[in-house]
Formats: sequence, C-alpha cells, structure tokens
Amino acid sequence: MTVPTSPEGQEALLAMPERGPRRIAGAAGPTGRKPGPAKGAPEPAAQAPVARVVVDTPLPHLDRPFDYLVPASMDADAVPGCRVRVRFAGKLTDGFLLERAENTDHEGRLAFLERVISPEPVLTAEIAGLARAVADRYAGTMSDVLRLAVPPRHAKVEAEPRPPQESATSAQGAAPGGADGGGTGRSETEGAKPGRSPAAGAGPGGADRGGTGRSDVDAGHWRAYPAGESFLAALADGRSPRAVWSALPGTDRDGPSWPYAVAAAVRATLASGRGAVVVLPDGKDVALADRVLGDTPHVAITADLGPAERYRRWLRVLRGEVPVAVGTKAAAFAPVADLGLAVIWDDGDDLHDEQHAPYPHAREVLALRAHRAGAAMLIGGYARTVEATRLIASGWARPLVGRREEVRARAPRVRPAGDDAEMARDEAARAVRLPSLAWRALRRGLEHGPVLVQVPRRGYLPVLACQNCRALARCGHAGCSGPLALRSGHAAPYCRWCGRIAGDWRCGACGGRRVRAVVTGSRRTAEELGRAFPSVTVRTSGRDEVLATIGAAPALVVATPGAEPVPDGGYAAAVLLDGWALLGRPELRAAEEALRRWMNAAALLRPGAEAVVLADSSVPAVQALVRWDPVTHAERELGERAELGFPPVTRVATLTGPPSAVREMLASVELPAGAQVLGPVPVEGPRSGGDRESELERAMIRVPRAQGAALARALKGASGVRSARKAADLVRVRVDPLDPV
DNA sequence: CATTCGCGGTGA
DNA sequence: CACCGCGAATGC
Repeated sequence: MTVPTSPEGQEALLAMPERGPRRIAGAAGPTGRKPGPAKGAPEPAAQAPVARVVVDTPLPHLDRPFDYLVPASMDADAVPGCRVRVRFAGKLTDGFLLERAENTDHEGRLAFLERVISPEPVLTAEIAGLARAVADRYAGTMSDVLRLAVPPRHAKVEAEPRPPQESATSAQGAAPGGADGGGTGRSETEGAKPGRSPAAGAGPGGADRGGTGRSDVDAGHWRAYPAGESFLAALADGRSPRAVWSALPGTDRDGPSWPYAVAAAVRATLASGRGAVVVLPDGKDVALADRVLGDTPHVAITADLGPAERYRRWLRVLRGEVPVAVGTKAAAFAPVADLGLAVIWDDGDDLHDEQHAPYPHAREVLALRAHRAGAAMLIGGYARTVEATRLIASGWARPLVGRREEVRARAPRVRPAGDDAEMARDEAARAVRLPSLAWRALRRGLEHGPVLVQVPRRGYLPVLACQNCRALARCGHAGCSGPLALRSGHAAPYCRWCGRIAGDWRCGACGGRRVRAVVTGSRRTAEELGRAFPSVTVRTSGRDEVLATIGAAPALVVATPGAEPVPDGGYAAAVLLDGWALLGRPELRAAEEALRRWMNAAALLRPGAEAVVLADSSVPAVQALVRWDPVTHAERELGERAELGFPPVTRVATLTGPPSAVREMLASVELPAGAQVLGPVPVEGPRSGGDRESELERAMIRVPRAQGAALARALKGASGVRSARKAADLVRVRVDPLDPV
C-alpha cells in the first residue's frame, strides 16, 4: 500500500516530468552516473522515491519538511504518516513521514531514510494539517505540537493482534478507501475552509435514524433549550452547527445533566456516520462522561491509564475501530476519522491550557480543527467565557441557552453574605468566621443531605490580616515584613519568609493586636467546621486527593474549586468561600473565574436548594450568580476587554526572559503594523527571593486581532535568530496567555 | 545544537 | 602562497 495520500498532487507532478523541480538520479535509471549512489548505497524505491519528513527538532527555522530518499527495501513500510528515523545535520533524529512524492525541490543530494520505525500511519493528514495550523497560531513549531498530538509509541501494544474485524459497533465513519486513517481524503493544501454557516437552531427536523427510544430520550436532554432539538437534528443530518452552550444547573439522582446532553450530541453525530471528540477538564469528568456514554462506541483516554493502555485506546481511534474519543486536552488531537463534532466542556477551566510549548488552549485547538474539518462544535459550561462570547459576537457560533423558566426551576437560591454580614452568634460558628446566614444554610441543609463548602485552593492560602483594620499582617522582625500565616495545630502565627513565630504581633497600621484569616485554606476550614458541627461527617476533596462522588447521607463536604465531589442526588446546601480570595486579585479574569467556580459548585445543588456566597451583592459577578445569568456577565466582560484593548478582542503575546534577551528580541522582531509594545517590566521569577541575577522581565505585544497571524510569524522569526545564536538566555514566547497582566 | 563553509589574517 | 581560526550559515 504505497499509494500517497493526495492523489491529485501526485498526478500534477507526474504531468510535468521534465520541467519539474528535480528528478531523482536513482529513480531515472540505475545507469551509474559519476557522482551516483556510492557503491554500498541502497536503491531508491521505483515509485515516489521522495519522502517528505517533519524532523523532530525544536529549532524554529527548521520548521518545515525535509526530503529524503526511500530505499526500495522500505518502500512498503514508508507510508504517509509513519514514524521514521533519519540522519539530520549529522545525527539520527526522529520524524514523521508526511507524504511520498516523485520529485524534490532540494538542490543538493538527498539522504536516505535511516529506517522506518513502524508502518503504522500515526500521523493522519488531518492531524498533520491541524498541527501546522496550531503551530502557526501560537508561534511554535510543528514538531512541538506533534509531541502533544501523537502519543509515544508502545511497540508491544502496536503489535497486538487487532480485535475481530466486524464487532458490530466498529466500522463507523470509515473513509471509503478503508481504515487507513487518512481523514476523508481532503486535500492538505493550506488555508482553512470558509466554514459553513452556523446552523445552531437552523433547519428543522433532521431524520432521527439509528435508534428508536434512544433518540427520544436523547432529545429530552435538549428539550429545555429552545434551539437544542434542532441542534441535535442538524448533527444527525450531517450538518455542522457551532454552538456555545450555557448548561442548565441542577443535580438530581442521575447526577448533573450535562454529560447526558453531551452524549446525546455525540450519538446524533454518530447517526450521521461521523465521529466525535469530547474534551473535558479532568479525569473525574472523563470518568463521568465515559459512564454516561455507556455502550455508545467510544474510548476514554486519560493520563492515569499508563502509556500502554493509553496507546492501545489511541490506536483504536486511529485504526477507525471506534468513532468517538473522550479525554482531557490531548484528546483534542485524537485522530478520529471523519470528524463530525468537537465538544469542550467548561472551557474556562485553566486545565484546558496546555503547559508545554507552544501552549495551545484546547478550545482554540478544537475550534481550529472543527473549522478546518467542517465539523460541528459544542462549547459548553455553566459559566460563559469571554472567548466563547466573542465567537458568538463574530458570528462563528450561536448561543444555546435554556429557557428562562427552566433556569428558574433548576437553579439554586443564591444569597450573598457580604463583608458587613452579621456574624453568627453561636460560639462554634464564630470560630469559623461564618456569617449567620451561611451557618443557618448549612444547618438546614444537613437535615436533608450532604452540604458543600467551597474553599480556596491551596496557594491562595492562609494570609492573615489585622482583625481591626484589615491591613495585611506582616512580620514585625527588623527589616523582614514577610506575610504571616497559620500552621494547623499551632496557635501563634509564623512568618512565611523568615519563619519566626510572631508571638506578640502588633498591626503596623492601627496598632491592633488580633489577626483574622483573610482566606482560609481547606485543611483548616475542615478542622474548624468539624468542631462546629461535631456530630457530622466531614469529608475533604482537593488537589492531592479528589473525591469523585459522595453519597446522599448528610455530610459536610469541604472542597476546593474543581474538586467538588458529584453528590448522589445533589447537595442540600452550599457555602462558597472562594470568592473573597479571587475577587480581590488583579487578574483580568478574576471576576469571570470567580463566577465560573461558583456556578460549577452551585450547579451541583438540588433545584431550589440554598447557596450562600460570601461576597458583596454589589459585585456584578455575584449578581450574575444570584440571577443565574452567565451570558450577560460575559457580554459585559467582553465589552470591557474591548475598551481596554485586551484579548480576546485583541491578540497578545508575552515575551519572558532575562532583561537583555527580551530587549534584544524586541529590537530584532519585525512587528506588524499597529503593534503596540508594553513593557518590558520586571516579573518575579519562578522562585521568590531574588537571590541571583536571574531576574526576569516580561514584555507584552498587542496587535489588532486581524494581525494575529502576522504577529505569530514575526515572533517565530525573531526567536529563530535567537535560538540559533545562543541557546542559553531563552525568551519564552506565549501567544494569548490565560492572563497576560 | 552540531557541523560545514568561507573569508581574512598570519606566518614561512 | 599555504594554512589556520573563528564567525556565519546551514541542516534534506
């Protein structure tokens, strides 16, 4: 099977043999020219002897395909998409074979492939094109993106016998030519397709084939959304609507409803003969979706599976054995054949932001992918990000929101308890510093089931302030002024910088002698609440130990945002302590992020249950929570970004590195018209304490959105100059960082 | 990053 | 006039 992926391109080249770039010496005939192949050299393959290879190198100026000769001995194995090993700049390097060709543009003599690692075509044409697009968007290299997109090979797994061919569920969206994973034979020429009109809620009634009762039940999960059923119908009909979905809150015996709605959309897509990818923030959500999808053919891919099982499932997707991949952000690249739908849930969760170069965001990857592949997209969440809101504003996607009366019926009753709230009289409650409103809500809730207390993540940790004037409590030791904190089990506060115990602390501002915790860490909150409700079980769930679910029995659940256990039947009440930590922060997304966390917790309540948020009711994010109106809030945020000239209305890149390097790069980069440079400003390094001259600086470059691609290109060029010269002082380039400020 | 290439300087 | 050395260019 040596047929190249893009037959048209092949014929075009064959049609102009003589004027064509260069014929390959060996291919023309083994007549043994003067400088011909050395005597030990292998014979090139008779057909399409040129292999275009993406070489695995981090160097930006080498980010393009290189041509090699395919030895006749490797002819059969050297298929488009396979992993190869080549000699590059002297040493052996890994790479992917993009395509086979008759000719080369290269002036010099071509080297032979060193070997084909395996004939498995792991890089499909679609994913290769996507990786290129993502690299261009983020000023990165294709090989960096491929490292994120294609899992490391596991030879043993690859060699395992394939499952019996016709297993009824398989053979879903296999391309006409067989399951060689090469997408739908769409040509890999550059440029995104114009994209179809957003059809969420467009055309009526699609044929509901592929099931009887199933699709009725599925439709039920979207009935509360006016445009929901036509969205499903469009998917089933083979069309590609794009929607930003504001999921209705409320958790009942079946758990939260969003996984059912997602499963319904996936099954509708399957009914049209196409596949789907579903990207979720963490393993807990993947497990949930996995369970709800049930016998719908799919695989769940998460990091905790281990390399072998992970690769095994990924291969099933590649080989077309399953049409649906569910997983965390890497799943955005899952090589689903004939993609019909891309789903992302809770796109505001920062777990969707890739931590490896070039730092792509899963929502952007999926949007690019859906656009290029002509697939539908579903961006869902309880809250609404400004980025998703912009996609609506630009006309790329349509809103998918619940009927107002459904919102009212399912949302919890949220009551704010601001700073001036009356503190609980109860001695125990006083110790927890809970307003009486919150205290009573927990009490009442505990009569009916589990209650949730959402506390700030660690890291937002116990900072102490003067109880009187709220000034930050600082270490009184000469010249230190470090922040004070409490350790569990110790009564006296200690300094987080010098470690001294602050026995007789006195406020520098007002002379007060008592401290209060401005933000309390989860461990401590759990301890205190345990004392306050002595007869109740206290469970904690946080970063290090996440509790996925919790039973229906009364219990006090203390959890950090994102780690809230899904309760059997919904929480009976909740208190949200997290807001105080967030709302005061300087980040651009502080309000949006606070609202997102609150909504994610509050959505786990039973309809009508009581939630108390410890924040002032005048704050817009609090009002949005009370009215359960994420849309208006996000639109307002988008308006503010537009005014300030911040992403996603503009495009921004940050350059971080040693001052001299940052300045040098700024000087050499050829910025597109309309670019604005802010800074550079000093930024605290990875570790506080500034011991070395390792001080870092950060500059920000801002351009109109339309110049985004030009900016990325310019930055890549400039970083190429740098890294080629001196590897040492690296400037890290980030396009559209989560929070540029 | 590793290697090669080419120009200018240097020494016999 | 041959050779050495270092900076720039290149990597198939």
